[in-house]
Amino acid sequence: MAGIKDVAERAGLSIATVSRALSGRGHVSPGSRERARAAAAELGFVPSYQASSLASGRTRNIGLVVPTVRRWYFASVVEGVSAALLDAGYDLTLYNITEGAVRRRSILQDFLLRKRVDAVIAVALALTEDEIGQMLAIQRPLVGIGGPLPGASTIRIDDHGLAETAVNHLIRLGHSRIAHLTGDSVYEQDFKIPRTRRAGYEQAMKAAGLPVRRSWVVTADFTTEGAYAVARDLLGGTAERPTAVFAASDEMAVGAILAARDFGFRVPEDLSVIGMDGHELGELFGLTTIDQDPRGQGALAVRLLLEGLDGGTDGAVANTEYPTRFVVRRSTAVPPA
Amino acid sequence: MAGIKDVAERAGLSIATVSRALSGRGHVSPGSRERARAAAAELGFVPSYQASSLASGRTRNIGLVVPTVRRWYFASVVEGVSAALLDAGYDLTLYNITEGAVRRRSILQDFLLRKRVDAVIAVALALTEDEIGQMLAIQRPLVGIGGPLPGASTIRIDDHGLAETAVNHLIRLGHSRIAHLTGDSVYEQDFKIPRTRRAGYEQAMKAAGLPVRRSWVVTADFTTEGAYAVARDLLGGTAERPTAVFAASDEMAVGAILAARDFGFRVPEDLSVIGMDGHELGELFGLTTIDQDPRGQGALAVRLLLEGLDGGTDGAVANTEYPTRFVVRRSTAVPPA
DNA sequence: TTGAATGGTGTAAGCGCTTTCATTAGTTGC
DNA sequence: GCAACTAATGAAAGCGCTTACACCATTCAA
Repeated sequence: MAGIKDVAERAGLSIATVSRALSGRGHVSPGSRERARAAAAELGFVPSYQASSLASGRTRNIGLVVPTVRRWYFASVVEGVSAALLDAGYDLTLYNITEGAVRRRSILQDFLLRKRVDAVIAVALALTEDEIGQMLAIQRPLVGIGGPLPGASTIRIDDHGLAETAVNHLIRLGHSRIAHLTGDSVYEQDFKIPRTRRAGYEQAMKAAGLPVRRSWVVTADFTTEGAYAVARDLLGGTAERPTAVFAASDEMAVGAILAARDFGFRVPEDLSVIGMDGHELGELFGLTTIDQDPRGQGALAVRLLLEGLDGGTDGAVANTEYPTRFVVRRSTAVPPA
Repeated sequence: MAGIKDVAERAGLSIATVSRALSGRGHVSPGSRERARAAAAELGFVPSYQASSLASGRTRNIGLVVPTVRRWYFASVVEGVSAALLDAGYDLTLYNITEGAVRRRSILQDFLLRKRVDAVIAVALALTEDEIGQMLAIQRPLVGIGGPLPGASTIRIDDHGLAETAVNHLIRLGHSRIAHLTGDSVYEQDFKIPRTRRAGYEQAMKAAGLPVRRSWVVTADFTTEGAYAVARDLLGGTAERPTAVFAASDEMAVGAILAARDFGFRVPEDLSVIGMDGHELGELFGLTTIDQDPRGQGALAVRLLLEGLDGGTDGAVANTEYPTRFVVRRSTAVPPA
């Protein structure tokens, strides 16, 4: 494996000049630069990350913490982040902390703190004050996507307001019996979004003078199959049925639509369904939803981070609200007579 | 940020002893070990990855290369790999090379070769001989999941044989008009699995003396919505319809089921559908499938890799066939009379 | 013309660890 | 009792880069 020393010898330059030529920092004459490049190419030289990180303090590596990659939203954010980082020549270290608290502590402490990353992106993660403090103390930029992160920069959508918008859409169509499909407690732990959307739902209902029935606020695990199961209970019982469902994610909305179909309910004639996210599958089901472009959010997070890293203007905590699109399709209509 | 030197001072030991105590390598008296640990804990010392990597040559970091994280199969592998690595105290660097060839070259060359990772796991990626050569030349273990990787260890399922099994299941039920939903050319590039499954389909058809109609072998992008669109064409035309569909993935099988439902075809009475993968959603649709547990495959890949890394028995190329389960549910039955 | 920038280069001092080697103390075998 | 080990430790030499500093050669403003 060729080292920078070999390149320097071959190019007839000092190690320092080669380093400057290849990294673009400092002054190097065009001729030297060319010779350094040529020598590096001939030898197949690629600088060692650990050596250059150790010497410079920059790792060109970003940590991405997600609760899972198996939900559309998270996978999309990961792809957005990944593509943006690749373009910028950064690596991505993925921390998938599905399994809860124990693992999570060790990740934050052992991994993120080990100076292995230049910055951290945390997706929909409710960190404790302590944890945020640790992150900030270490002088690494931290940006949160889709969740509050006091003290750090965030990119988020107005979950509360958008939930209200969704519910108001149903109310304006004439619905009053509106159920809500939200996340369950397992998710709540790391992940405050369902709670916020639910609050928006309740607020919109109350504002319209509509009752929030406990039995119409049902929880699932954010999967289609989980939502399907609870939607069957919701729609199949003998109790009074809702005429509309606001699901906290498109994947759950699809579960609700499938459950409705199973009972012979037509969507939207017998039941309106509205989701949230912008899942590609929504098109197939004609799902009315709020598109939040998580891929774009991931890309934006990277852009903000790298700007701060390169520009040195870190510490500038910014809370960016990411634009969303309200997509009206065929799954919402006036309630049955 | 406390360094090992601070720990050494506090513990009244030399740097060398602290390093040995904390890493577990070499001989250290129980007393010294305890003092080192205590001092490290008090100072919140965490060793620098780059420094220890540079000095030791070990990075405790594994590279994972996937074509996407937005398909269930890949996301599941990622979770399996991630969990296993976290348990082992390794980091995971994710290379999501969705965008094709250009990006891919730069990843392989600039990233993987930069000694940043101890080993690489490539999922369903058809690397060229050159690329594999580069990887092996660098003396880093390489394991492939779900695809051939000549010269490297692999974990795979018998895609060809399992496709035959799936088709034979349909044939034994009495089907002769069997369509196949496979991946399209965009995917084929990186990713040979669809081709292999298709070959298995054709082989089973031929073995049973059944014709393989070109118009019944349709391609989609491996998504549910993509499969739905082509399945509509397949089922909605005026041409003779198949009585069964073998989809190369569960996500596509679900698309086929939804398309069938749209036309009022019942599954399985009017159309049998069989998938492949073991997606959780399959249960909801009563989908007959072949469960290949990608999460487990990811975990196994890590185990094999770490064994080789720790044991030093690298170079041992092993081709492991991962066990699968044939799951018969409600989506397959005898063809309509 | 002179002092101050600025450009281009090399020397060498680290970055924060791991590990070899040397040294001393403690064990064991016969 | 002495050679031959093993255990425990520290000093110091790197690992392969980056960069502060020093130096000389230009260029430029005044």
